[in-house]
Amino acid sequence: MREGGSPTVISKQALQRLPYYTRFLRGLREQGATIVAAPAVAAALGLNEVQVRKDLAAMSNGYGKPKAGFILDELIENMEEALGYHNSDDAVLVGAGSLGRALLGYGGFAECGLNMVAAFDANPALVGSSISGKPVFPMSKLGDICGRMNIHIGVITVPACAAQPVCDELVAAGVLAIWNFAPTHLSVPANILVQSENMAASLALLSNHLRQRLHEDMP
Amino acid sequence: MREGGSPTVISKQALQRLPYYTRFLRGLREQGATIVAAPAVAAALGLNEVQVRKDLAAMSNGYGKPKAGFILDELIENMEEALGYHNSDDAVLVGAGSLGRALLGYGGFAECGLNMVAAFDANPALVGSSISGKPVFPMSKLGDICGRMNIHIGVITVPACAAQPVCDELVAAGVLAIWNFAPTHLSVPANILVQSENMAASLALLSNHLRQRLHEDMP
DNA sequence: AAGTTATCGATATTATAATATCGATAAGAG
DNA sequence: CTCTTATCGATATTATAATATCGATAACTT
Repeated sequence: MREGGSPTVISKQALQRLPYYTRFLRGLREQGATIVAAPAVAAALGLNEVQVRKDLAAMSNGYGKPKAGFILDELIENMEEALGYHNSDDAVLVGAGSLGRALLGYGGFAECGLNMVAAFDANPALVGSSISGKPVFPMSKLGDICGRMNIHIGVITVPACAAQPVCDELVAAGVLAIWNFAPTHLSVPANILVQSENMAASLALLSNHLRQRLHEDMP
Repeated sequence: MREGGSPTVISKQALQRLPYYTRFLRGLREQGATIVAAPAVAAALGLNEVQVRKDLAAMSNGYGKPKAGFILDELIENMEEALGYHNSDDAVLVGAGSLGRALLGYGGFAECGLNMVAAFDANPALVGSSISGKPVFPMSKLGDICGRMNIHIGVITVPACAAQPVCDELVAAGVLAIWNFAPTHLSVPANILVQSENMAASLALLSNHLRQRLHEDMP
């Protein structure tokens, strides 16, 4: 933020820390705090003090004050703005399987600025029903509905083998950002963003850690 | 891998690429291929050629052959080993809400070496039932069951406000690695790994990208 | 058999992010 | 009012990962 209102380029990594800061700072505010220092945040979230200070400074309108810290309200406001929590984006979900249904039913996305308006599925048995209040349409309607509703975000929760064709359809329908839960790589044009939710990759880290821990005990 | 059988330290990032390689290479093998070159993989997955070559080299027993590539079977075997797909780890899940149920019902974890054996929930109405064949126990049984079954992985799918206490209980019960789906930071002892599934962080990237795309069209 | 070429391994370079250091400054104590 | 101290901003350093470059080598072509 800072003065003029906009740039202060924020790094990808920092952007991903913002939700944690936001959550923690809101908690502080509820307890009546109005100012917060970087070291306190760092300790609470298990981060490096300098890193936190830089992140907070980037989200502060003016400057932090020595011996005191940063203004809470400013930080929270600017973080929410940077995270897009203020202007909510409409999205569609493709693949109303168990994971898709869970995501449709999760209320937490609303406060993150994501509003799922509809689902699509290839299974005729699901079409016409509604899940957590969201209507399920046939795949054939995807282009039409996305176009008319001006949808820019697509969520993919279909099996891996179906993911690429679905992705292509979403792109053709005008979607600019894709949240992919299928365990596969998706090829898209250069200006489209794919954010893959890497469950298998996460598991890889867990399993690897576990093996190392169990081995060091008895080598 | 390479000769002796073990080390070749693999970086965190590379480890997270392995599932994508594995999936793609299996596909090639099904089509009858026996050898694969780094540039082909790089093109298919949208990665840098040198990066892929280094990753594959680390997963190859001997060396790749110029003009040809790497032996498929070796790569797949070593990757599955590095990913822990061969020896499956038992895990418990805490929080049988909609996301928890979706994860319990997802069959794909088995082939990633994760075996969810039971769920725990604070809601008495759920206790005693079973979800996708997995029994739901009361929280009070957590320590006992984890200890007796020698569980080392815990999956947290409770609301954010309940996550830290649940995490503490899991650690006390001997869990060494935690897969956290609650949108909050978890504090743990140094030797415990927390892998947080960052939905809010992913959304932050999506929203950010979207804003930039929409702004550059009409600045 | 000789020449061409795609790929390899190794090393060097660059990019990105995390962390350490240090003088400056404002809050609070005495 | 002066002293102490926690925190700040800025700069420098280090860590990690991605990418570029180049000679060497094995497959294929002619």
